[in-house]
Amino acid sequence: MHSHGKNKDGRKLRVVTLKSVADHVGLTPSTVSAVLNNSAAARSVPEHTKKRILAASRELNYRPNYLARSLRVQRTYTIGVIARDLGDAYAAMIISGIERYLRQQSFFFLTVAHHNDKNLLDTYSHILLQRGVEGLISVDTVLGESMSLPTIAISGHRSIEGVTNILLDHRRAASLALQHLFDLGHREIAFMRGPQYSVDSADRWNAIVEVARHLGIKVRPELTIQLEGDLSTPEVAYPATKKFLHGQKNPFSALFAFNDNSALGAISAFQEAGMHVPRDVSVVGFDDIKMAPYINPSLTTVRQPLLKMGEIAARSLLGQIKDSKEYVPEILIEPEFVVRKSTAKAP
Amino acid sequence: MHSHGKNKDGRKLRVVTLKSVADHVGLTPSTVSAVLNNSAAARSVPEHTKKRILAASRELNYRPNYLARSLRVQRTYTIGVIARDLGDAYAAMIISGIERYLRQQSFFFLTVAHHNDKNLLDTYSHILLQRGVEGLISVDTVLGESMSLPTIAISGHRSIEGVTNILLDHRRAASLALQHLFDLGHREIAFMRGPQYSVDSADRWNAIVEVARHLGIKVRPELTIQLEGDLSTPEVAYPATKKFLHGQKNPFSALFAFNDNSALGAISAFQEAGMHVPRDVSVVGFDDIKMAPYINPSLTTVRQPLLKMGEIAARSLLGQIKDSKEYVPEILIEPEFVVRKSTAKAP
DNA sequence: ACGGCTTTCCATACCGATACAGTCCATCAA
DNA sequence: TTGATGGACTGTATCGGTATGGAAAGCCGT
Repeated sequence: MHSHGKNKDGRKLRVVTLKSVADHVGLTPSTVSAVLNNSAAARSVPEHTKKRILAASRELNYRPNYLARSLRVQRTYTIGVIARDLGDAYAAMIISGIERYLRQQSFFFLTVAHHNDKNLLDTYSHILLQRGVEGLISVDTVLGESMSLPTIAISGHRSIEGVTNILLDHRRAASLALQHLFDLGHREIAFMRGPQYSVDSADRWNAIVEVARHLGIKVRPELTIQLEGDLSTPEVAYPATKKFLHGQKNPFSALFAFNDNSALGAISAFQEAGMHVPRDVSVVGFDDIKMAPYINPSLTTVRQPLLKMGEIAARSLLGQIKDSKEYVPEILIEPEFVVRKSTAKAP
Repeated sequence: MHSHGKNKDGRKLRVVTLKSVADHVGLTPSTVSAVLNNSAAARSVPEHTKKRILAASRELNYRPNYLARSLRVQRTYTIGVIARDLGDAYAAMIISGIERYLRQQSFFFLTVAHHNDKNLLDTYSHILLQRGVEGLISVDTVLGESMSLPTIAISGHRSIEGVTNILLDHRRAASLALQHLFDLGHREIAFMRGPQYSVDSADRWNAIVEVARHLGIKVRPELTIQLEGDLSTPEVAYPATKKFLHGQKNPFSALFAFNDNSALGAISAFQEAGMHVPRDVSVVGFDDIKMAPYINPSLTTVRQPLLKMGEIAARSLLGQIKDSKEYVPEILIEPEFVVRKSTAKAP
C-alpha cells in the first residue's frame, strides 16, 4: 500500500507548518510569517534573522497552507469557469485560452459543466461562490441576473448589469461571409440556424438577416436549415441537411453553415446526394477549427479566435479583480475570413 | 459600478456566517453546527430546536464557508487534473469524462496544463498539493516518482509505485487494425510513430511491431513516418507525409496513422499527390474523433473510449479517496474497431 | 435531602495562517 | 536618574468553521 501522505500507522504525516519553521529557528510564527511575506512588520527584523528564516523555510521545504491563508486574507486566487460541456472543441479552446493567461498570473480555476440544466447552473454558481472564487467566466451560457462577483460572459449575449460580455462581431462575420459569396455570384443562399439553447444562435441569425438585406440577398424560409442538438459534431447537420435536400424545389448555389462541424455534416450530405462541392454548391463554415484546412474540400470559413477570446476574458476578469479596473459592458472580437476550396464561382 | 459582494461604501457585504445563524436563534455556533451537520452531538438536541435551526439556516440562506470548513476537517473534495494542453480533443474528452463522474460525487477539480515543461509540471504538482487536492489524475503525462497522494495516470505508461495506470490495450488495438488490413490483402504497410513526448507513442509502437511480426507483416524503417509536434491538428502529419512520399521507392498499399488527426493530414497529402484513398492506399486512424465519419473518405479507425477512460479514472480515484479501496496498478481499456470507407482491398 | 441520571446546550481548543498592538531591552540625551 | 527612542520580537485576536468534554437544570429514587 502506498503512503498517500500518511505514514504506516495511517496517521497523518506531519507536514511542515509555519509553527514548525518557527520552532526550528527559535522564533514565533508571527515573525516568520512577517518575514516570509515581507510584510510591513518585517522591516524591523534584521537582515541576518531574515536570512536564517528564509534558509530554514527552504531547508524544511515549507509551503504555506492554502486553506488557512485564504481563510485569513480572504483571497483564493481562483476563478470559476462555467461551460455547457467540456468535451467540445469550442469550450476546450476557450478554456485553453483562459488557462494560458491565468498561468501567467498564478491564478487557478475550477471548471463546471451545466449541460443545459438550469438547476445545475444555479447550484454550481452557488458552490463556486461558496468555494471562494474571485470571479466567474461563463462560456456560451445564459446567466441569471446580477452575479455577486466580477463576471465575464463569453458569447453570453445578454446584457446584465455588471457582467462584461465578450462576443464576436457577428455583423462583421456575416458581412465577410456573405460578401464573399456575393462576389462569387451567389444570390440564392441557404442558411443554417443554430439551436435555441446556444445563445450565439440568435445574434448570428440577426446579423445574417441584416447583412443579407443590405446586400440584396433574400433569406428564404425554405432555404433555412434549423439545427437541433449537439453542435460539437457534424452529426448535428447531416440528417438535417438530408431532410432539407429531400424534395427541395428552390434552387440554391451556396450554404452558410452554422459552424465548421455542421458544414462538414452538410458537405457529407451534399456529396451523398451527388452534388459536388464547390462546383455545384459552395459552403462557408464558421470557427476555423484545426481540421478545416484538411477536410475535403478544405473549408472556406469565418475564423473565430477562441483561444484569444479565452485569454481576453481572463485578462479582463483579472483586471477587475486585481487592479480593480472599471468594468466594460462589452468587448467585441473581430473575426477573420479564410478562403479555401469549399467555395467557388456560382454555376 | 456593480456591487461585487461589497456594498456601495466598498465595505464587505456581511455574509451569513454560522455565528449569525446562531445569534438569530439565540444559540451558540457549536449547537448550530452540530445540528446542521447532523453530527453525533446533535442526537441530544430535541426535535423542535433542530427544526428552529434548520428553518433559520434556510431563511438566512446560510452557506458554510468552504475554506473554514476544509481547514478544520482537512478535506477539500477537490482533485487536480494535470494535462499537457487543454485545447486538444484528447484531453478535452477525458476531462469531460472526469467531470461527468465527479459531478455525481460532488467533487470538483482544478485543471493545470504543463505544456511539456518539466518545471511547470513540478511546480503545479506542488501547488495542487498545497491547495489541498485529495488526489490527482494525469493525462498523457510522465509523472515524477511516487506522488504523495492517490494518483491515476491516464496513458502515463510508466509504472510508479502507488499510481494506477489507465491505458488502452494497445496490443489489441494494433491487432484489430493490422488484422483488418491483412484481411484486405495489405502486406506492405506504412506506419506512423508518435512524437517522443507523447507517452502513448512508445507503447503503441511496440504493440504494432509485435503484432506485425505475429502476422508476418514487415515493419520497414523506410515506410515509417516519424511525427513531431502538436498531435491535435492534422498539420502534424501533412508535411511529414509529403516528405515521406517525396522520393519514396518502396511500394505500400496502406497506412496505419498515429491518430485520426494525422490520418487526415496524411490523406490530404496523398490526395494532393494524386493518390486515391482508399483505391490506391488504405488509411486506418486512431481515436475515432467525432468527425471521423464525416471526413472524405470516412475514416476506418480504432476507437479509443476517451470519455469512459476519464470516468473510470475519476471513479477509481474517488474509490481510493472515499472508500479507501485498495489501489490497482493497472486498468486496461478495450478499444473497438470501426470500419468505414478509408480502407479497401489491396490493389 | 442528596447523589445520580437525563436532557439540553455551551465553552474552549483547534485547523494554519496573518495583522496589529504591545513588550522588553539597550542606548542615549538631559 | 529618568524619560525618550528605536530595534527585535512576541502575544493575541481573527478568519469561519468543527469536535469534545463539560456544565446547568430538572427529575428521580431512596
